[in-house]
Amino acid sequence: MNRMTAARSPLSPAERPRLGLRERKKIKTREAIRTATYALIREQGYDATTVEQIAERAEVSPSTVFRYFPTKEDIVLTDEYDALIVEELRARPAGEPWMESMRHVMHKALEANAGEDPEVVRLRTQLTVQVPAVRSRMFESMSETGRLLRGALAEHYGLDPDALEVRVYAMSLIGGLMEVSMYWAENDFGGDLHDLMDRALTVMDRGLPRENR
Amino acid sequence: MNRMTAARSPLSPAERPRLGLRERKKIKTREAIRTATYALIREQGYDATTVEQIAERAEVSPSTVFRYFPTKEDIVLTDEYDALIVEELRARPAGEPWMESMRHVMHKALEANAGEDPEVVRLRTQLTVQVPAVRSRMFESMSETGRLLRGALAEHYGLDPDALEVRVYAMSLIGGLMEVSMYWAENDFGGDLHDLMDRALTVMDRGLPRENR
DNA sequence: CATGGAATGAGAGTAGCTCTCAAAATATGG
DNA sequence: CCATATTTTGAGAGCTACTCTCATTCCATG
Repeated sequence: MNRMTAARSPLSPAERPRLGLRERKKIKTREAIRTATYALIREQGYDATTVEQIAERAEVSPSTVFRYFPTKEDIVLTDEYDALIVEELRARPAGEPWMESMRHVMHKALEANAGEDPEVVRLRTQLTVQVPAVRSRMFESMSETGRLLRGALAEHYGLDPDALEVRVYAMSLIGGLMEVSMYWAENDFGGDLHDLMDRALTVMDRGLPRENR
Repeated sequence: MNRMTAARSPLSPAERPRLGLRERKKIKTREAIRTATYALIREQGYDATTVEQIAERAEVSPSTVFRYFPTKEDIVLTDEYDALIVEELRARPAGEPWMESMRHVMHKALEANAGEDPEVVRLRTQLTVQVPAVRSRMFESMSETGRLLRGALAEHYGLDPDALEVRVYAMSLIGGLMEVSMYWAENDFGGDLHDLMDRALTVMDRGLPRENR
């Protein structure tokens, strides 16, 4: 729960164990499970990979796998961007037009994304396109993101986060953004994600390119 | 499906077997499974209801249940609105602004919805809010709807259905519409769905109510 | 009424996931 | 450095959704 206790005290001279042995092991285990999973999926595909196999390769028991990840799908999906998004959004100047803020924030998120192993990012994205269970889980987490987003949005504009309009607006944004990643994967990860994102945001801001409406 | 066929003519002499006995039995079985499921869920909740119980009450074997519905979630989710939506959309005049068409079409869909048993509609919607598995399945089917929608949209405007902009626009619409149903359920099914839908479409068309942006 | 094809039931099997309990590892106080 | 408290782990039993196979029953058709 709180690792602060350990981090606070002197310790600076050696400063080696900023985290206790226990905590470090937990992180290692978590990563071992993840990498084992990615490797196995690359070798055999998602469905053919059982949790037992994952456990074996990660050198833990199946029980432990489920202790670290509630479901098999959760092993492949990271999703630590939500916090980042909200944080960055809050950091934007108050008067700034919403879509401008969104643009900045999404680019920040993409930069964070670029920090990860590209192979893994691609595999993960591909799985969200190909494997229904993974895609489902992703939708699920996107709808949580939607909730956060509408909170930020309401704050930004001083609106009620539970108002229909705010909710619809936020969720509609999420839907559009999700499609960007699908598009990217389905088109063999071609094109710059930053460009795609920009185009998507433009559409959602101003509607379809030209003509009618 | 359509129970109309059975209800319409009370066995007029000549045209008794418009459907063979086999077909009629299949329809009956399908409905028996559905009603058994709804009843059990109302009594015990979704998770507590097993497929075995459903089979027992519907007086079929568990195997048969899975022969009729690929997953437990599919038993509760109908979703035959997609076809209707696309069809109605195609029937709208060519020059009509897109959002206007959408408005008409969605209202048509709501009317069809009103034709169903309100109890069932509510239970189903409620499940999509409360039960993750059901919600997932619903997201899944919504993304299929998105695909249909972007086809219709592309046709309507003469655009490429696989273009990023079209895809994003369609999916963003879907996201917003989905949120309407969530909102409705979370607010105890209060308010007129037609109104809610109108407000949602307005937001997605013109952005948030007033001020900034 | 006989024959062919479809729907069903019975049963075995798999995999994801939960729960329990005892053993092992680690932190903490003396 | 040892004893004790706490946390983490492994082993295993158990449940349920879901798949597959095969024999049986049921309906259609000539």
